[in-house]
Amino acid sequence: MVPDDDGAFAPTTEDAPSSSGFLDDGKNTIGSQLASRLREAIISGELQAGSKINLEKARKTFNVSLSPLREGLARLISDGLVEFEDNRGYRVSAISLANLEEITTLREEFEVFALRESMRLGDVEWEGNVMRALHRLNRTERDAARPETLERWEELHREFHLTLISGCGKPILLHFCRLLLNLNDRYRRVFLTRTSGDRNVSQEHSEIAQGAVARDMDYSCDMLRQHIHRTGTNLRDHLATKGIS
Amino acid sequence: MVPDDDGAFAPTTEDAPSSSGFLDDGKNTIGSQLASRLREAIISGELQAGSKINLEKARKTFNVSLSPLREGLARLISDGLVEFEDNRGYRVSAISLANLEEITTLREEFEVFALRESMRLGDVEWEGNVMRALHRLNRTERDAARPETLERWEELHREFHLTLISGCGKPILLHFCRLLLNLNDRYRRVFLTRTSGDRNVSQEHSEIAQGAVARDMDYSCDMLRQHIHRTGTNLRDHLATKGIS
DNA sequence: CCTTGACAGATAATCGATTATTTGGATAGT
DNA sequence: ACTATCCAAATAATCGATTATCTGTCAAGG
Repeated sequence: MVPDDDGAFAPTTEDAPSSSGFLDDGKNTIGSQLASRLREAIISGELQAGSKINLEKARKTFNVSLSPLREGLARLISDGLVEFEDNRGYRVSAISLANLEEITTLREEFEVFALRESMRLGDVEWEGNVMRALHRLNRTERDAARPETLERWEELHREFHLTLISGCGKPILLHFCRLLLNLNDRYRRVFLTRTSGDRNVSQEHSEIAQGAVARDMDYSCDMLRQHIHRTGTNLRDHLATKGIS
Repeated sequence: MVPDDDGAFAPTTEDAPSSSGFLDDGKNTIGSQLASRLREAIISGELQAGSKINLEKARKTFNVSLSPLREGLARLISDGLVEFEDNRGYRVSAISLANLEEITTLREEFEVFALRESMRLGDVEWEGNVMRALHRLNRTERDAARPETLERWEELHREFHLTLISGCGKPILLHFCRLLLNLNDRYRRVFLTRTSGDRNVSQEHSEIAQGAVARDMDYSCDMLRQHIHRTGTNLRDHLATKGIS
């Protein structure tokens, strides 16, 4: 119990907006690896929303012992993708219309706030990171026929949005936004394999990013809000189609 | 992996704004009990901010095995009170001026938004809960000489703030606010044993609550914002006094 | 004098087995 | 039929021991 250094929610392993991006590098322990694998399984829809996670089955499936399994699941709880109850075990967080709408609302509220703060506080390096993330995203094709392109695109899309707000200098806020993005991405991965025809998402991203580096707060924030809102509306329709309330 | 029911971040154990309040009832497993004990130890300052948590020592101190200890610590990570790194173990989240300022800023943003939503959506039961929480809080004395009164007051204070925003119908938002409140309470517990002389906190709470049930959005939100801001400023001064940057 | 590498002690991660709790179904009583 | 109670199987929680990893120290080499 010796005092040391570091700050709450300070950029740890996964948080550092290092040059190469946000996606975790050091998957050291079995627990960490499991967390990643489970996260992917949930976000991709492989593990059905709302389903109970049987520890014994999972243990066999992943060929690990209970301890690291619990370790991994514990992290997904922090991510909001898994829920837990004493003596009842773990289950994949359910999806619902209300949940999606809350996620959308909170993203509009907080991601936009974080963007504004980034524009206020971000330095030139932040600007550069934004432009790079934009470029990489727009250069990546999204072909519904090839799942690996979808995954790649999702990864870059996530990184773009996180980079946009990475200049805000508020680790806790970034943590919250990352969480909301996680939750949101699951809906998109499961329900939206291609963009609705009446949108030009690349252009939307460009407008947001250009506005951001130009420090045109009202414009860029408004674009981002609309971008998030449209995605929400889109997803809502798809949920309705599949009869999810 | 059988699908079932329930919603993401839906009011589970600790979330339910039931009649008796927010403070957890069912401390079933050793892991849960540990989480509570550790949380209290951290928020009260007993476990020094920034200090490393030696698993072996902790195991002996609490007289438990590793598994539930990790379980408990995992939950505190969700609460933002503990940090973790692969193969490096756990440590109590550090405190800093920047961290405090972020917490204050985000509370002003999030908690005020949640209050506005509560006023927009809350029903009569919510109003009743607010008035009850206010009454209980204002009837409880806070005597710096008797620590148990401080703890009790903190508990009721926390409950008052959570009740205020409990009508917003947004479980994830509530989760975020609870987290921020946790983090904030640690600063107050550690640095502020009594109210600064120039404030009448009871009256501030009354004004917020009265405005809330009267659905006077602008007034109530403004009062809450000021309330949070004053507390932040106050804490900042105390931190500065103790040479924390 | 500084750097590098190897060792030992400390600490974290994982495992397999054991214990506790819950759940669903069968049975007895109303 | 309906409810309550008790059992057994399923599942979660915990433990103690083992294995893997890290950290600091010290010696050899530059």
